[in-house]
Order: sequence, then structure tokens, then C-alpha cells
Amino acid sequence: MAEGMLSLSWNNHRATFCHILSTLREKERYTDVTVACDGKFYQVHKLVLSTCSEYFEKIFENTPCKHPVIVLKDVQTDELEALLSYMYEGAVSVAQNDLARLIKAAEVLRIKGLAVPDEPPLSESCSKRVTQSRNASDDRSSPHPKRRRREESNTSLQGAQTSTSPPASPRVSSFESEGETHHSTSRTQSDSRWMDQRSSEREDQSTDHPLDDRLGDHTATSRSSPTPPQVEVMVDETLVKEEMVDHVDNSQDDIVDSGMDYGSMGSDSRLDGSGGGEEDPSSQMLPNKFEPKINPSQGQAQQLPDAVVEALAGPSGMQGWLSGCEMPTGFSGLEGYSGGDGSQDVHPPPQGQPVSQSQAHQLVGLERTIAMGAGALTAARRTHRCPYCLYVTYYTTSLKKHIRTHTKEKPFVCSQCPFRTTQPENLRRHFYTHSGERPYACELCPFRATQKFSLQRHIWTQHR
DNA sequence: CAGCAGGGGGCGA
DNA sequence: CGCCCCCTGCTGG
Repeated sequence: MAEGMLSLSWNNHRATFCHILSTLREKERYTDVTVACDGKFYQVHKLVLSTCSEYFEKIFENTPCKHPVIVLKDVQTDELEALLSYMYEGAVSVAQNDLARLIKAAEVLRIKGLAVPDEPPLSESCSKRVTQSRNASDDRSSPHPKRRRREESNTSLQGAQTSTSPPASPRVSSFESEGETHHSTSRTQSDSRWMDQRSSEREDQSTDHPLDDRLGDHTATSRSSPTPPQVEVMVDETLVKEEMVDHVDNSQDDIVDSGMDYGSMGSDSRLDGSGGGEEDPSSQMLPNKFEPKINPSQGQAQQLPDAVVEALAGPSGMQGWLSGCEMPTGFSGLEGYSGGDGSQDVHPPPQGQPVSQSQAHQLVGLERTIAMGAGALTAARRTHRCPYCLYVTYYTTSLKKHIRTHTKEKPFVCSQCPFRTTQPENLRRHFYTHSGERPYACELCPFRATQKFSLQRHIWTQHR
């Protein structure tokens, strides 16, 4: 209440907790109960079992023993393993055929969320439908299993995963893999040391929701999870329905992902790969002389086709990208573009393709451009077209710069910090932040700026 | 309001 | 190709 009160919240609390629990189980740390089943022994934690099952809770209540051994008779090992995974991770993959069995076992053990509601009805008037029961808010915080069933067609994936479901390895990976944030945090880039941290923070935040859902609904994070909850079990058999929402989410994820992956590939792997070695541009302090031109030399002629090939080859890369780029405009592709470009003379499209052939041809077209040189485009007045989007320019240099925005290639590296950029000019400008130089001085006041436009803006606003 | 990065245009060597 | 210019947009004080 007091003014000074701050609310501190641990965004990843659930995920972390979950992860740690799983890890503890794997390492058999702090385990205080042994579950014996069909000749196998599982070291687990009373806390977890009793949290997830009234049955176990009761047992422990009535078993003062410090490290009891519980022998399960009517449960098979694979069922138990699945249930343990479920309890520790909040989700588990199950082959459809095994679903009934699993539920039965869950019922025997009274596993919350599987066989019994994970929370007493309480006052929640919200009629609990057999399925999701819980109202939205609850839903987020508690592990109510949803059974989701992918189409049969998924079986291969599903089967594979389900068969190996029990191992409860942590899936931090699913969060890390989102990697994309990088390029979007323009602001932080100059803050060298912080960049990584910050981006990861962002990631955490951005995945906040999925994390929240983690215990109960893994759908959001299931993609890369070792034990994807393909089939999240539900109390009711009627749940065997597809949940469009999840599908949509997934598909979106996929799209986003393709975009992201693309980006991350470029900014991470590729950068590191191509520019990593050059990170050391030891002597490029000179604002004007940026030796660091890392390896822009390789030339686009090399790079481009690669990029193109990559994009084409990628499962979703190009498509995702193109769809993101072209579709939104609603143009019918080149037509619309050339018109809008006002470059009628400029742009009698090299191939004059109508939209239909557009994408592939754009790629091919550019590739050809690169391969054959500008001469091939004489008819087009030497316009240069981006293979990734509808961008067209007269200048090859502009195109190169532009393409880097797609490939995320940033060959120009600051010697003072991790900042890297696509244009030498940007690097030069950036360097002012280190050198303190402010080349643009206001004649009317002591104000100085690092960028001309900043000075102009200053004059307009201050001395107008 | 200022700092700063992204990104594109344009020109001279 | 290298360099400069410009506009734009975001961010933080």
C-alpha cells in the first residue's frame, strides 16, 4: 500500500521450478520416497506426489516413515513413468492407444488433472465443463490437462515422441530456441555487454505466457519439447477433439518461427560464422577508416545465390518470408509495386512477370542478375531487384545494403563494442558514441550533435 | 527533445 | 566501391 511498495515477480518462476524439479528427479536428489512398480524403483519426492495426487498424499499422511517405499500393483511401469513425467513436468506425451490405460492408472492413483479435478470445485460457479472446466484465469495458473489430439497424420512424430516420453529432461531449449530478439533490440546493441542479457530477458518475457502455461498447457512450447504434450490427457473422452486454438497457435508459431529462424540464422549463425573471426578488427578506431569491413568483400555475387538457395531450400523460410512481405501489401505483386514505384520507365520488369510467377522468378531473376551482371538488365534500365522482397533500386550498392537487411549480415563491426551493422556509414556514425566526437555544431548555441539530422532537428525546434 | 540506429538515395573516384 | 546525405523511427530523460 505504501508508496514505496514494489511488486517483484519472478517471470520464470514456474518454468524454473518445473525444470528444477525434473532435474532433481533425474539426479534423485532429495528424493524421499521410492515407488516400486513391476520390479522397478523410482526415486521421487513426496512433495510432488502428494501435490499431484490425494492418493499419495493420504499415504504419506499415514506413513510417518521417512522414506517409504510404495509398491504399486495395478500400474505398469510405462504408465507410472508417464504419470511421473506428467506430475513433474505438467505434461506428457502418450500414444493414443495407451491413453485409456494411462487414464485408468491415473484414476487408480487419483492424479489431479488427469483423473480428478486438480482443484476442489470451490466456489467457482463457472460450470466446469468436463473438459477445460477451469475458468480462464485459473486455467493459466493451474495444470489442467487438456487432451489434445493431433490428427492421425501426425502419428509419426507423435509416435516417436510418445514412445520416448518418459524421460523427463528439461526443455529449456524450447525457450531458447525462439531466438530472434537480437536484431529487434536496436537500442541495446550499442550497450555491448548488456545486449545478450537483455535479449534473453526479452525472450523470457516474450515467452512469458507459454511459460505460464507450462505446467498445464504445453501446447505453446511443445514444438521443441522433448516430451511434447501431443496428447494432453483429459478427464473426458469427448475431449478427443482438435483444438483449433492450439493449431492456430502452432501454425502461427511456425510462421513466426520461420521468420525468426531466418532472422536468427542470419544474425547468429551466419554472423558468427562469417564475421565471427573478424570480430577483432583491432585497429579500426578511426572514424573514417573502417578497416573492419570485415569481409564484405566476399561480394554479393557469392552471397546472394547462397542466400537465395538457402531461402528456397528452407522448409518455410522463403515462403514464410514472402508471404509476410508480399501478401500484406495486397498488391498483386510486381504490378502493384511497379505502379507504386512510379518507375514505369525504370521498371519494365526485367521479365515482365505477372504476379503469378513472381516469387520464384524474382529469385531467379536476381540470381541471374547477379550471375550475368548488370548487362542482363539493360532492358530494365539496370534496376536491381531484391530477391527477398519487392524492393527495386538503380544502385547495386543500395541493393547490397538492402539485402543485408534480409540476410542479417552485418559485416561492419565496432572495435569498441559488439555493435555491428550493415553499412559502414552506420558504423562510422556509431563510433561517435565512443569517441565523443560531435561534428555538427549549432551556430546559435553550444549544442553539438553526432548526426546532421539531429542538428537540423535541434535548429528547427529550438531556433526556428 | 536529444541520442542513436536502420535503411535507402546518390555521387565521385 | 566508398563515402556522404537524408529520412525515419525508437527510446529515454
